Amino acid sequence: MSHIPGVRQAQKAKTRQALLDAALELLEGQSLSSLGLREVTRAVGIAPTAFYRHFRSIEDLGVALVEEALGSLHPMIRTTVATTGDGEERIARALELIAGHVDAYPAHVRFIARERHGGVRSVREAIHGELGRFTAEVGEALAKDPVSAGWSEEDVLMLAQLYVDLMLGTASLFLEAPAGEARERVARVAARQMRLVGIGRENWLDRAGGAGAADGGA
Amino acid sequence: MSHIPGVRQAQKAKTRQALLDAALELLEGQSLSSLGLREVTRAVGIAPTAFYRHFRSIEDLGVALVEEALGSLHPMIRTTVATTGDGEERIARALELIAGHVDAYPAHVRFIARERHGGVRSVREAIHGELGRFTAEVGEALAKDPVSAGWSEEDVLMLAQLYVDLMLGTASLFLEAPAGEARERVARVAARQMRLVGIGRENWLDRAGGAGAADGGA
DNA sequence: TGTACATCAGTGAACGCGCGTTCACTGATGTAC
DNA sequence: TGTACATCAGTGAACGCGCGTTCACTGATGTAC
Repeated sequence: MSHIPGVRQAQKAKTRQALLDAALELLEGQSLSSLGLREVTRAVGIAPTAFYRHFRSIEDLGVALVEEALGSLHPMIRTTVATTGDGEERIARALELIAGHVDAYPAHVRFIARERHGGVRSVREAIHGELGRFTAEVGEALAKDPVSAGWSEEDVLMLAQLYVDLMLGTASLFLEAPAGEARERVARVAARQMRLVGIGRENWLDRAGGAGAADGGA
Repeated sequence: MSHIPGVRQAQKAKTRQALLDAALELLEGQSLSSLGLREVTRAVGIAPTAFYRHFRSIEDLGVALVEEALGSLHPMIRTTVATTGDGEERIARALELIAGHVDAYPAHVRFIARERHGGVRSVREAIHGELGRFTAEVGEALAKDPVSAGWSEEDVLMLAQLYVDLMLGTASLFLEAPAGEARERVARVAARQMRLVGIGRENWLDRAGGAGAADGGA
């Protein structure tokens, strides 16, 4: 019982997690680029200098937060794309999953929405990288659907990007509409947007041509 | 010549503008919530205390920046929605306008993208309010198009929101892809997304029913 | 036009405060024998 | 199992620095007569 080799290691992990949790909470009302090291350690109840045992800087902690926040998003997206049923059922189910995720991890959602275009380059890049992987995964799921027969890989990815942006945008709007009528309104609009994109998807090949669609670059 | 009643007033306006310009430039590498009053006055070359002759706080300056940044966006969106021609032409023209705007006012675009979900509530709310007005305006333009015959007002607005989000997202991507091949790639993807949304729009009534469409709330 | 007074954008000293980072340290946990 | 030494997460004092805000001020611009 007393011989587990990791008492010290476990305590360290616990403190590290406390730092991440405290930072996430403090970030509700500010951006990462103004979060202070002393502010975070004060919230945890340790000396400022102990921070350096876990992270080199607040920026470094921010990158760790990206992994944590998007790690929790990953299974949610997996479940969403794995949902079966017709279009309407899938849309309703996806919106329930998004709303549930926002309620379960509001600080994670806020952090990603805020820092995706935020002032800290390395964090922005970490988010961008992770979202790229999500988009690729959504794209793979979309490609398996018979509706995508004849689609170029590029077109599948542009559709995946559209869906990922829509999900993120909706999650962000849910944040500010915690419950009740306001949330219903957000859900209704999001459902219709997904429906419209779905209709565009179904009619894509009729209009945009086959594997080598027309170009319209700027 | 020497009797214009506003020499003092003109000088004040000039200093105020210098403060806005300096802040915008300093915000390239950080968020508003970490921008310092002394940092801004130092960049302008005036005493820190002079700041208070123009703004009550950095937050206040941020709200003024929202008006300036979205004020410059307004005519651009007006022109975009007023463009004539078929779908492909309109998409290409819209993307040219967006790219041109990003090149002309990169700091404005960055500011809006960053602070739209940023850490300063009043600024976030100011952006949200302005974007709501844009969306309404785009909605009015869309409603005039024969394609929108039979659409409910709610549906027109949800489509307008989709377009506004797409434009903003594309502008933000253009920022990080200043020119050349990278920008071409962003433009290609954005053009296809607009095309897909357009196809969804044209087929909306066939699938979603008439004025009282089906519901799919979460 | 000239004079006397009012306004007010910008100054500069001063303040108390919290910041990030350094350093030598302590004492519980881990390891070798 | 017991002992002697190594590791290292967390401490606490100290540092120099830039911050936002106050205050009484200066001197050019504006106004009244």
